[in-house]
Amino acid sequence: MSTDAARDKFRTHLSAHGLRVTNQRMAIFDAAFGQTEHFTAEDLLAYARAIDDSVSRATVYRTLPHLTGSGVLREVDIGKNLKYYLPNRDSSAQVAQVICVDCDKIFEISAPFMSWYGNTVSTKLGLTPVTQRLQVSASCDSLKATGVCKHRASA
Amino acid sequence: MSTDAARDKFRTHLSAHGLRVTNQRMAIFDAAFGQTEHFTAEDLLAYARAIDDSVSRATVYRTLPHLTGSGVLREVDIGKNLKYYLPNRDSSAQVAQVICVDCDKIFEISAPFMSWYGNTVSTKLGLTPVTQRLQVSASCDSLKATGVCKHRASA
DNA sequence: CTGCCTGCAAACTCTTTGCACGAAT
DNA sequence: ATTCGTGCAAAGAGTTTGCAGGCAG
Repeated sequence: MSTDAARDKFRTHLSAHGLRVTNQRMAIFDAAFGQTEHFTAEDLLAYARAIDDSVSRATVYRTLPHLTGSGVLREVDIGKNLKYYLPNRDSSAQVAQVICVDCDKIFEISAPFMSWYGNTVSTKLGLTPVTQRLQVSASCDSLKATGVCKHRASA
Repeated sequence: MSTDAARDKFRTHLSAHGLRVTNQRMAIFDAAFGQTEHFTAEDLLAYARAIDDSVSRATVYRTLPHLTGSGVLREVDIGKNLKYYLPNRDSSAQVAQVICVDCDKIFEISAPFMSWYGNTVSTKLGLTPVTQRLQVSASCDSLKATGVCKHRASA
């Protein structure tokens, strides 16, 4: 999904829900969708302020649900009392996360058959799958061997 | 794993790490291992106080890492800024969680081939798997059909 | 003009920590 | 006796919310 298409998608989502298209919300969108790595709410505040310095922490937190709700951002919870976000450029793909326990870097890998579980669930428990998460925490081989974690790049 | 075996395992873990076997720690162990459903740290405080009312919140939080570290308890993070715990009666099984988004009940289902991902990770990224999580959020069919979520039981 | 949106700061939830007392070895 | 463990309360991190003024529609 291109940035322009995503921006339209977000704008449409806002309008459709009777929400206004404000400068702050669009600055937050631009800041978020411009990222290539996972980021936190606090990171996003800094990015958005670089575009529009009137953006406040509260507005970032109030806008994030609209960004995820419109499918423009994906929320990634890796069990650290801290949520991460990522532009949802390819919304159809089933992905899993691999988290390096040494450098905290998050990798995304494809997880093609994850939906098999959804089907199992629906038949066995009388539930309809909504979302699925598959995550692997792993330690860095190169760190153990050479003392340097070669995955460490962004953070 | 029987309760007695688990209690020994916990005691051994404490001793092996130069930690003392105190009344409070054992009360917390008994309270935790006696549960059949998922519980939070706050729940555990209440359960433990029913056994030994001198147990404090701080001690519960300080003891939980030892309970999970010894393999007696499993920590389950379902992305709610709140950690859940469960007695680890069958530590060898790979399990996934199914969380009902309507009643918040957590089901555990077996996930036999989850380790396949671990192998994929190690070869592709130069990482060694430490832990894996697979979770499915799902909505309740009976709630939608009859207005009552028949899964709602404990919490 | 109207009412949603905003920034600010305080409140909130869950968890961690400093301190002096108390108990296990 | 030592040393670690404990309860208490305050601090901490991340997030949410009440309020008075501001801007989109």
